[in-house]
Amino acid sequence: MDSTPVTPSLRERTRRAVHAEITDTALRLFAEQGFEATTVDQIAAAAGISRRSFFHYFGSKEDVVLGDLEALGLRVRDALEARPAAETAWEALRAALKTLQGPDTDAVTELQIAGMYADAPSLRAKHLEKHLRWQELFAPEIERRLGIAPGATADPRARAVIAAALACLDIAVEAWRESGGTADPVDLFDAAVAAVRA
Amino acid sequence: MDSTPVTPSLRERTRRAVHAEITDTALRLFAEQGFEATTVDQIAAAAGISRRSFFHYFGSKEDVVLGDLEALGLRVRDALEARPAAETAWEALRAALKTLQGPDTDAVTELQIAGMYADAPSLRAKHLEKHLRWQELFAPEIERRLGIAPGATADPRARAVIAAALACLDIAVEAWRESGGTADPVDLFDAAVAAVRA
DNA sequence: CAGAGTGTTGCACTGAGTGCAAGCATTAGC
DNA sequence: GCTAATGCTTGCACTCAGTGCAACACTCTG
Repeated sequence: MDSTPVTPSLRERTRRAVHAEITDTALRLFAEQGFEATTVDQIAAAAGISRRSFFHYFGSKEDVVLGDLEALGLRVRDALEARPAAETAWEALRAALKTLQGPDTDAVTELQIAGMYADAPSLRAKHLEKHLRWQELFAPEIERRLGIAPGATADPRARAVIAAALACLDIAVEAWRESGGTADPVDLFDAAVAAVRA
Repeated sequence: MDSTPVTPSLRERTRRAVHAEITDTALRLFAEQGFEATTVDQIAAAAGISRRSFFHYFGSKEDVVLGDLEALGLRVRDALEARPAAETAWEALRAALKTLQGPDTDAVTELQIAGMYADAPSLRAKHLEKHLRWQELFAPEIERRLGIAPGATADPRARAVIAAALACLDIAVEAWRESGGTADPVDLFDAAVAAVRA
């Protein structure tokens, strides 16, 4: 529990500041013009950096929107491992995925981002790609909960459960977006899961 | 039921021939050098056409590998609608998806293609994208089988069931590839589904 | 044989993404 | 406090995918 009174060095601070500046600028432009219609050059210019530097901060245009799904995945995995051993795979997944809905997430921004997914195929594609990596990330823990010997790489069961859960998540978010943000994402998720497992 | 003894016009025949030629050439190059390392220029040159013409036949490099997933989706949907009304959504989906494993599919080629997916993110991405469109395609029929009033766009249930089934399919194919083509895809699919619904 | 329709191609362009090397600021070592 | 290593920014040049356009060639029909 470090409350970090340590100043993280000028370099680190400016780096974070620039990162945030790019993100804000880009999301604004995306909201105004749409994701595809906005070029990296525009973002760089509006953020006051060079095009080359943009690609120093983000590997791709999509990454600005996706955020650090890598780190998020690790957090979910940790939450997953922290669940009581008595919980089933589905129960643990449900609880772990709920941590994604932290208090730090701003509903309006989230709704905007969800809207971008709807008309930017490349964005959806990269998002799904990341979920594939989550599959590998969560697999060991789910295998444990399913009582599968670890290392049975050809066993599809753990991956299937994870993939199904993530699919339900995506669909719940999409339905939430369609409802204009009024429906409860957790209820939608539970409804999706119930339909799958009925 | 037209068994088309009608010669489909020279134009159509050459078009098909060129299409096939490009596909064969491209798959050979992909197998030799890998998908990403092969450029469209190389394919065009090897197939004896111009780069520009390549994009007349295929919308993207990925499309050569993916084939016509659009048409395939329609076929699966038709198979889905043809299933007895008494079948549950899952039963109907299982049967409809089995039609994908026709006698026309060559195991060696399939194995090669499955291998390409493994190390070409853009390929996986486009594949997943197509499955999203299948979701919309199958949704009406699945809604019917789930007893959901059609047009309830915000209802996540039908989409969830379809997404889960397609996820199980992809995972079964992937596990089949990992087994070197020895395992039975249908068994793997059933195992995946059973794990999800247990 | 003339003209409509369709296919092929070259050309020029946009836009994403990368490797490299030079210049500048920060940081750390003495 | 000076110096040297480190790292950030930037411009430049490049590759590759994909698209719009216009010229040309081929085939089919009247």
